[in-house]
Amino acid sequence: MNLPPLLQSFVLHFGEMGSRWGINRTVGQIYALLYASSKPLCADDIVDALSISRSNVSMSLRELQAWNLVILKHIPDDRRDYFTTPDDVWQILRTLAEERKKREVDPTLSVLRELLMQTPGSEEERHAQARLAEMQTLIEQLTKWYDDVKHLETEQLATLLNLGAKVTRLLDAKDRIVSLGRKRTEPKTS
Amino acid sequence: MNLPPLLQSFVLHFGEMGSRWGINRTVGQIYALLYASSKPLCADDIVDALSISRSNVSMSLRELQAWNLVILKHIPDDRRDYFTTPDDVWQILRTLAEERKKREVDPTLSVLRELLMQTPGSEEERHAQARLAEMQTLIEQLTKWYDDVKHLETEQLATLLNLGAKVTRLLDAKDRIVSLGRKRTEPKTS
DNA sequence: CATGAATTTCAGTAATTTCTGAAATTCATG
DNA sequence: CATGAATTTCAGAAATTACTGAAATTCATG
Repeated sequence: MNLPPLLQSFVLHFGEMGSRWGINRTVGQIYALLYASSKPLCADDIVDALSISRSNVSMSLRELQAWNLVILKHIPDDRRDYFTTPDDVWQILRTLAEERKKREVDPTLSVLRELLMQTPGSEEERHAQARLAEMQTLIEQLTKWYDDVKHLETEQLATLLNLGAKVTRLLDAKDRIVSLGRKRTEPKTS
Repeated sequence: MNLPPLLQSFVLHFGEMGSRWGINRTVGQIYALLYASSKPLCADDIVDALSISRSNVSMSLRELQAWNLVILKHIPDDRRDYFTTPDDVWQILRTLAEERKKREVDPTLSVLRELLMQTPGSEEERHAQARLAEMQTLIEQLTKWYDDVKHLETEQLATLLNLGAKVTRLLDAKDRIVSLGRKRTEPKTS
């Protein structure tokens, strides 16, 4: 590995973290390298930087493309593909969330739905279904929230984050104000 | 594997998903089994249900305990440990979030902090630092939100989720109302 | 403090995943 | 449509991770 020490530490750390996810070490390292580099890199740049085989780079880039985590650039009069990451870290986060949902949450939801269609053949199965239903409800609430929030612009997202738990207090405040305005004419809304 | 078919499908799916995370197949299966079972199971119950070796069960349960994902129960006049999961799925989610933060986010933040202390030795390093700083800012915003929200009771959490993106609209509404009340006497607050 | 049921540890093996180099493919260019 | 630079594929090797059975340990009980 042939990199400035700061970059090398970053790349190695991401390699480690990568294997703690489903992503493998090399893929994590390549991503970190692309993320922190000031310009797009081609496959051979990566080979040189990380000292891994050309074919490994090829497969790992393919993987990163499948995750939509990487942007393809071209340089005039150069046939090779050059790769970068999006500039906006929030956009990266959105993509990550979307892809992980697709790979982890959606399949689980569809298994849960399928199993909840079945007629339980025993008391044990009946109980299991009740538990699966609880899990399904939780996941559906979370994905509903996610679908709602994922379209927000970066700035609105930041607002929402900064608000955090204060939202519940804010909600109370608004209820009070609104019900004052209504002068107790209507029953409470959902 | 010796289980009612519904339970078996669930357990197998969780095994698959497990390996897509950092968690291994067996650990995922055991967790699913404990989650869906109507009563606590001891190690030998798990051996029978999943057809894996006693020692593997022992190590996997140890792993689940390290993740705080499992509750230990005892049965009178029985020396063996029995295991379950919490009843409340929200509590499970909280624990998962906490543990993943501890293992994935915190170490990354500390690496970022350390690398941002260093004096860049080149233009390339200077650029890398700028990128790491962006990542650090993002992660810190997210963890600040998380720290804020993690204490919420299940019901409040549900309220917050149901609100979703509407929060930003709500915020606008509140601002309007409040500034009306103030009758344009004060400059805007943060 | 000896017994033995229950559990854990651990060295070796099995299974899986990752990585490589060689061969095959792609595709712009003359 | 031949050439060759660039890339991809893929079978096997290397590395890592998961699993097992045997031995060691733990600990309530007599």
